[in-house]
Amino acid sequence: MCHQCNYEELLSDADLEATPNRVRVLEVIGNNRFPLSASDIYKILERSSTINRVTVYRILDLLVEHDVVERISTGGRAFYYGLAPNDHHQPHPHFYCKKCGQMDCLSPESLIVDTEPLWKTYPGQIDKVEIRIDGICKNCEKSRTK
Amino acid sequence: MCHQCNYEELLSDADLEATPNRVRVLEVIGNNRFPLSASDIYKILERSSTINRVTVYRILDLLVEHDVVERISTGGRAFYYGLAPNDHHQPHPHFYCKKCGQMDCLSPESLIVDTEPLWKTYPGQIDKVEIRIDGICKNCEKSRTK
DNA sequence: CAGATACATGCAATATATTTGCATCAATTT
DNA sequence: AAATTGATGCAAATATATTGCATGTATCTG
Repeated sequence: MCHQCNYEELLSDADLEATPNRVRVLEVIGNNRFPLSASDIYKILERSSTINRVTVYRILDLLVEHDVVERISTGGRAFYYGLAPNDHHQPHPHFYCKKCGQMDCLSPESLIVDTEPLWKTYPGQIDKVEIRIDGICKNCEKSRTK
Repeated sequence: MCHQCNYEELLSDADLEATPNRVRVLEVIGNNRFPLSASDIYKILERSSTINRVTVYRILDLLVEHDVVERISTGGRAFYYGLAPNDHHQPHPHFYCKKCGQMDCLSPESLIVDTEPLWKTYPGQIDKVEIRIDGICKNCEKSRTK
């Protein structure tokens, strides 16, 4: 949940017009405590008013391209989307539960990573370092022993 | 390329019968310097003798389940497969080029990561920590300026 | 203001990666 | 040799994402 972000501002800062659908998509992502799949986002948006699945995909692509939103890979088939790191959001690792498919945000300090050596030595262009922990979340562990 | 691994041994150590197809799949993965997609593996196998795409998927699932092979997510749609960490192979990060889709293995020391704090504090079950660098590889960077 | 332009959106069709159901084959046991 | 078990193949289904094209809507230009 982000109380510091003004979504229309985030859009205009990224040189994107704040169309109603873009704001809606960004709100859903920003107001959620953990990343969501395109399909999750679509379903949530449909509840308030109709929107096309393709429009959601296109807006997501656009937001990712403009670094407003971050595309996160999972241990599963679909991508998940969360707010991209910005002044109010530090980059952080995620936990993916292979049972229920839920993805959690871990605190930036939960893992100590020094990427310095890599940035210095890698010969190509580095865009992003993604760290994902895979396993089974507390909830699913519990229900398994039932 | 792995010269220390005996693939049939790897299979039997994992309680898997060393069927010809399993050995073939494992050889392709083990003999390659970087991870491959299911489709890459299928194409390589087809060159020597016929095999069904589904068989490749099923063998991959089996090998992943038995921790012989590691399933690695990319910045793209398909999974890639590499030898799972074992006595001869330390866990290490990967680099994914978003232009050509090639995935490289980075040295285990290229990034300094301390996962201790996480293992101590995370309430669920942790199976694996995956670290992926996304960007553009040297080759693609070059050809871009042409 | 009318027409032109540029995007944003929707709909249908398509692509891609993977999975499932079921039949068959091959090896092993009885 | 029959029965059992697991490995493989083939066709179809599924999940996710993308494309092409038509339509709508806002803004610009004269």
